[in-house]
Amino acid sequence: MQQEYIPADIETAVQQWWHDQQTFRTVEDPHKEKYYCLAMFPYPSGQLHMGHVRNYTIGDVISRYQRMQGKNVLQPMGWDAFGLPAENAAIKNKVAPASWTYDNIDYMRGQLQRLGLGYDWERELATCTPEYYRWEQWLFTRLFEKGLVYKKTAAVNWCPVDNTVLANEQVVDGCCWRCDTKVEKREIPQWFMKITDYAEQLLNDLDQLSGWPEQVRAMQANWIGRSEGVEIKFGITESDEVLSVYTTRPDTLMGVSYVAVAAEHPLALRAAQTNIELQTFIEQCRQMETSEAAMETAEKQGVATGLMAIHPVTGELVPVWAANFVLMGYGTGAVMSVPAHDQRDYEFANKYGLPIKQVIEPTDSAEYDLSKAAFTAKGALINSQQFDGLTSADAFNAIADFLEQQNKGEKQVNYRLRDWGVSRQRYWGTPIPIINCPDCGAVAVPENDLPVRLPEDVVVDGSGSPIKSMPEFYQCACPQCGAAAERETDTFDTFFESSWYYARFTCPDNDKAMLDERADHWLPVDQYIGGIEHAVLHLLYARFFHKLMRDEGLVSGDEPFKNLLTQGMVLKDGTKMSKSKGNTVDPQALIDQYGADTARLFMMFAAPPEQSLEWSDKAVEGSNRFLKRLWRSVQEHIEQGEVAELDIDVLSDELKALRRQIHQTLTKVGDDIGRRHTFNTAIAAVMELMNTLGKLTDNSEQARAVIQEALEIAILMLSPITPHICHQLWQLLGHDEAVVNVSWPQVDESALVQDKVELMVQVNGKLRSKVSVVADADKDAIELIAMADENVKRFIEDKEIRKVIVVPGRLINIVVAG
RNA sequence: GCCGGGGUGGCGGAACUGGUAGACGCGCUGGAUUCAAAAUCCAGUUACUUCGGUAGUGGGGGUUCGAUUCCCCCCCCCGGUACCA
Repeated sequence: MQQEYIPADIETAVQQWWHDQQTFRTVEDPHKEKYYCLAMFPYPSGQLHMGHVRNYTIGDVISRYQRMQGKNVLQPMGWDAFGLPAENAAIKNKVAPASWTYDNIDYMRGQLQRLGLGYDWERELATCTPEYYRWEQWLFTRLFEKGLVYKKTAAVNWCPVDNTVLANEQVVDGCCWRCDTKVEKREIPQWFMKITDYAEQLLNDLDQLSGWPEQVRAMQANWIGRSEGVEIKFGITESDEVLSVYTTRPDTLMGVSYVAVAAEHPLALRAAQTNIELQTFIEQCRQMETSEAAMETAEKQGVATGLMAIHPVTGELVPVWAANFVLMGYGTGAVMSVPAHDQRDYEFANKYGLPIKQVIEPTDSAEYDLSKAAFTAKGALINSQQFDGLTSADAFNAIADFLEQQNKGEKQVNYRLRDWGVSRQRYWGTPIPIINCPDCGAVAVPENDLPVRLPEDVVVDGSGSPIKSMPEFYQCACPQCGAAAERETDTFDTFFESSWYYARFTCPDNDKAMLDERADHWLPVDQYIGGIEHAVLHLLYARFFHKLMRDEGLVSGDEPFKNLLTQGMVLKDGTKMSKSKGNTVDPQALIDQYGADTARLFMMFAAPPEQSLEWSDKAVEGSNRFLKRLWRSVQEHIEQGEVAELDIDVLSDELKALRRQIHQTLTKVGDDIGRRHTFNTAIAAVMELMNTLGKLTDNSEQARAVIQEALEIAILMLSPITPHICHQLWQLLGHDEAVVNVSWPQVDESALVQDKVELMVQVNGKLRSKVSVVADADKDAIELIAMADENVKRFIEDKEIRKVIVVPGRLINIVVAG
C-alpha cells in the first residue's frame, strides 16, 4: 500500500529528528577537515522574504554537500539587529525598537527552522545585545588609542522642519520623506575610521581572493580607486595662501585655464563673505543631497570667486571658480581645469566662456576636433614651453620633478576611498564608547566600564534619538579627570556590527574576550554567500575589520572570506519584490502550501544562484510535481519487493546505457554542486535520469537492481537540496543510517566507458548529418565514414574539398569550395 | 554621471574550453483516463518552408572552417554609488 507524499508531516518529523540527534551542532575537531559556510545574516525585519529563502537554501545545500564530503561543517545563524527600520516601526506602532526586534527574531527563527536549514543554533547571536556590541566598543577604544579613529565634520542630510538627520533612503526627490521639506546639507562633527590607512592592503590583498567573483574584485578595486598623480600648489594673488590641487594629468598643466574648488572649500567660503552671488551659490549647493548619484547627475554649475590663482610654472593668473562638481571629500577639494583635455572641464568652460588651450596632440593619426569635444587621450606636449615634444608619460615625470624642485608640488598616490564615517545620529545602534570632557576632550570609555549599554525602554517619536534627551544616559564623569562630562549620544553605523560577526560565530559564548583560539580554527570562512548589493560596502568593511583584528592579534589570516558567492535578486514581473510595489510573495504561504522541500527545490532550480530569479507560481507547482513523481517512483519500486544483487557482467545494452547515465549524472551533479554551484543544472540532470528511469519497461531482476542503484544515487544527489523527502525515501529504500550522515556516492568509472560515439557532420559549418563511429576511430576513418554518408554526399558532390576539420568526440566539418 | 552585471522560443533557463542553439522545467496543443473536473499518464511544441531547406541568441560591424561564446560601436534593463541593510 502506497503512502501519500505529505510534506508537512515528513518535514516536521525529520526536523524533530535532526533536533533530537543534535545533527548540526558543531564542535572543533582536529581530526576532520573544517568547512565554515556562512550566508549573510538577516536584518530581523519581521518575516523572511524570498531573498532570504534563496540565500539560506544556497548555504544549506553547500553545507550539506560538504558534510557528505566528510568535512566538519560549521553553519551558524544570527541577526543583524540594529538599524533604521526598528525606529520607523517604533514611530508607527508605538513600540520600543528593542521589543519589536526581539519579537521579529523569535518569529523569523521559527521560519528558518521550518525551512529545514542545518544551523548550529547554539551559536546564534543578535548584534543588539550588550554581549555582542560590548566587544566592538572595546575594539573601537583600542583603535582610538592607536589613532585609527578620529573626529571631523562631515555633511549629512538635514531636515530643518523635523530637526533631524535623514538617511539617504529618507530623502525622496531632494525632500524629507515625512514632511516633504527641502533637505539641506549640514556639516556636523562625526567619528571616522582610517580605512584609508589600509587602502593599499585592501587593494593588494584582492589578489589573494581567487575564490571571489572577478566582478566583485573589480568593483572593490574601482571603489578603492588608487591613482598616481601630482599634488600641485597654486599661489593666490594678494595673499600668502596656497591652493593645493590633485591631478592625475600633470602633463596637461600648461593648459590650465581655471581652477575649481568645492563650494565648501575654505577659500570659497572666505570669498563668499564679500560676494553675494557666491554666497547664494554656496547656499544652493547646501541644498543638494549628499548622495554621489545626486551630486554627479546634477547640472554642472559654478560661480567665479573673484580670486586669482598663480600658475606654478608660468606665473600666469587663472581664475578660481567654485563648482558643484568638485567634491570636498576627495583629494584636496580643488582641481585644476584643463578644458582642452578633460570633457567635464570642456563643458564647463564652454558654458561659462572660459579659454580652451590645447597642450596635447596625438602621437598617432587619431582624429579629434576641439570645437566639438575635449581630446582626452594621452599624446605629446605642445604649447608647453620647455616641455614641448615630451610624451605624456615623460611629461608626467618632468613636470613633477620641476614642481618638486620649485617646492610647488610633489608626486602623490591618491585613493578614491574615503575614511569611513561611523557616527549615526540615531538611537537603535551601538553607543559610541567615548566621553567628551570639557578639559580632556574625547576620552575612551575604560575597558572596565564597558559595555556602554543602550537604554532599551524608550519612546521613539521621530524627533531625533531619545538618548539625546536622556541625562541619565549621557551625564557622566570624565574617566581621566573626574570632572562632569558627557557621553557620545551618536551610535555606530550598523555596518560596524556586520563587519565582524563572522568571527564571533566561532566563539559566541566567550564573555572574557572578543575572540579566542577558535577563531583561528574556523577562519577564514570557506564559503560566504550573500547578495550582490553588498559587493562593495559590507564586504570591504568586513575585510577592513579583519585586518584591524589581525593587527590587534585577534586573528591571524589576512582575509575573512576565502570564497564568495554573490546571489542575484528574487524578482517578480521583472523587478525586485518590494512592499511599495506590492509585488511581494510571502515564503510562509509557499511553505505552508507545498512544504520546505518544494520551496528549496524551486529556488535552486529556477535560475543559477548568481543570476536574478524570476518568481513563478506555476514553476513552483512544477517543482512540487517532480517531488511527487520521485516519491511515487520509489514507492512503486519498493512495492515489488526484494531487490537482487547487481551483476554488471550480465546487463543488457539498455541497462548498461542506464548505468552509464547514472554515473554520468553523478559526475555532473557533483561538479555542478561542488565546483560550479549551478544547482539548476544539477537538478535538471537528475530530472533527466528520472525521466529515463520512467521509460524503462524492463522489469527483470537485474533491471530492478539497476533501478535500485539509480534511485539511491538520485536520492543522495538530491539530499542536500530537498533533505526531508530524501531522508524518508532513503529509509524506504532499506537503509538504517540517516541520509544526512551518508557520504557522497562514488562514481563507477567502468560504467562510463562507451564503445561508440555519435559525431556531427558539418559541411561549411552547417549541420548536415550525424554518424556513429567507434570511440577510438582515427581521423581518416572518421573522414571516410562521414564522406560516405548519403546526406553529406549531396552537399559535397562535384565540389572541391578544401579542408576537413575533425574535433575528436564531437564533430567533423568538411569545407568545400563554392 | 561613474563602477559592475545582464539581454537566447510564449515564460524561467541550458549550451562549462570557439564545435549539435533551445537540455530541464513552466505554459500551450492533441490524445488517454473520468459521468464530468482536478490530478495523473502519453505525444507534440523557435519561426518560415516549395518539406530539399532557410533564417535565428538586443541592433550594427569584424575575426574564424565554425561565434550565444572572442573583438569594436550602439540600444535597453538591473545592482551599487559611501546615513537602507
